[in-house]
Amino acid sequence: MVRSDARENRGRIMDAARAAFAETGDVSMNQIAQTAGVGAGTLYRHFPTREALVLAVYQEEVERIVGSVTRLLTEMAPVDALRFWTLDLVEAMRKKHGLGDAISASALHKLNEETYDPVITAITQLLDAAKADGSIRPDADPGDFLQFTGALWRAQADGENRAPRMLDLVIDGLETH
Amino acid sequence: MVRSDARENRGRIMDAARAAFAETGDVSMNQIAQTAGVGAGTLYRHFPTREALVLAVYQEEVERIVGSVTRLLTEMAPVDALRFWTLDLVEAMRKKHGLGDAISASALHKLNEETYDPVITAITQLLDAAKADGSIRPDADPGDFLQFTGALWRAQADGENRAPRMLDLVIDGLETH
DNA sequence: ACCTGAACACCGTTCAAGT
DNA sequence: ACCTGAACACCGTTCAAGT
Repeated sequence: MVRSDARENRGRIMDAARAAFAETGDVSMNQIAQTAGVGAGTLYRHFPTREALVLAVYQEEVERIVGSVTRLLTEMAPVDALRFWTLDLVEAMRKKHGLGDAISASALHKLNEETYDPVITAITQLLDAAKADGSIRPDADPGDFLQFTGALWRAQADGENRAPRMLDLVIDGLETH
Repeated sequence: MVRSDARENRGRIMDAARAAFAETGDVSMNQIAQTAGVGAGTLYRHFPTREALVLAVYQEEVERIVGSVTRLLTEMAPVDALRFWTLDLVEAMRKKHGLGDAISASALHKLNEETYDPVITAITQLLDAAKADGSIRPDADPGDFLQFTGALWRAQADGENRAPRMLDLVIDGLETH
């Protein structure tokens, strides 16, 4: 039986952590607890370790992204859904790599492992819709696509963001036109 | 002008760090300083940061391995040199991944980046010798070879080490026989 | 059943004092 | 020119006391 204040605190901690990890990730546990407005012990009651907190935040993010596929496909044409969805994913990848110094190498590895399968499933779903639709070549491979987009998160240097343009290039190559 | 005690201390620090990082890597800077028999300040005079020390140790290791190629090629047949050398490299990879939790994700990334070129050069040198010798197929690719061996460092579970056997398999596939 | 926050052991790093 | 090691600010994590 979870008390309501416990669930509320968990939410506040997740919010604070999400905001904290958004760009750099070099934020201490005590800082996150303070921002969330809870004691350090509460933070550790919910997430027994720093790594657990980081993992929880990014698993939630991946779930959100992966879960949005079905809705996107009802709202727009498959190719547009693919484009929109991928930019969302690329942004999440950028955040993940922004963790950089603050996350241990093995924690990052675990993150990648637990993230791979659901992401591939989502890409497959999007590509299949676009193939059924006839807008994308039937031989387009989800793994290849992920590999390509994996390079896009770097493409956000000074000033403007080249990721959308590069993504257009990739998608254009996959289209039957 | 480097004082002789400074050079001696540097060597002692490197020795201590090499031993410390050999398996796990969760050793504090103060511990390393103590093992090396120097004050903490001396450690930081030589390596301004933890990351700098880790990098130095593994760059030295890579240099040693890469530098051994020429000598190996004069001492044994090219294919044997390739086999011997690769096992040495695999062992170094295992150590690197053993750092696991103790090294930051970005430091590990930097390590991989600074290590890639010299390693590929060494592999090329070995493969070229074995190709000239006629023992290995002329179309063998250094990048592919590195990719293959990159999987071998995991193959050292409980008891015995399967890496040599797996490597034999790879090399056998490359031989002209 | 859950929360608070002072406290703990330890970390990477610095710097005054020495030779 | 270099070394020592006590000290600093801070870290992740724990736990007695509260409600």
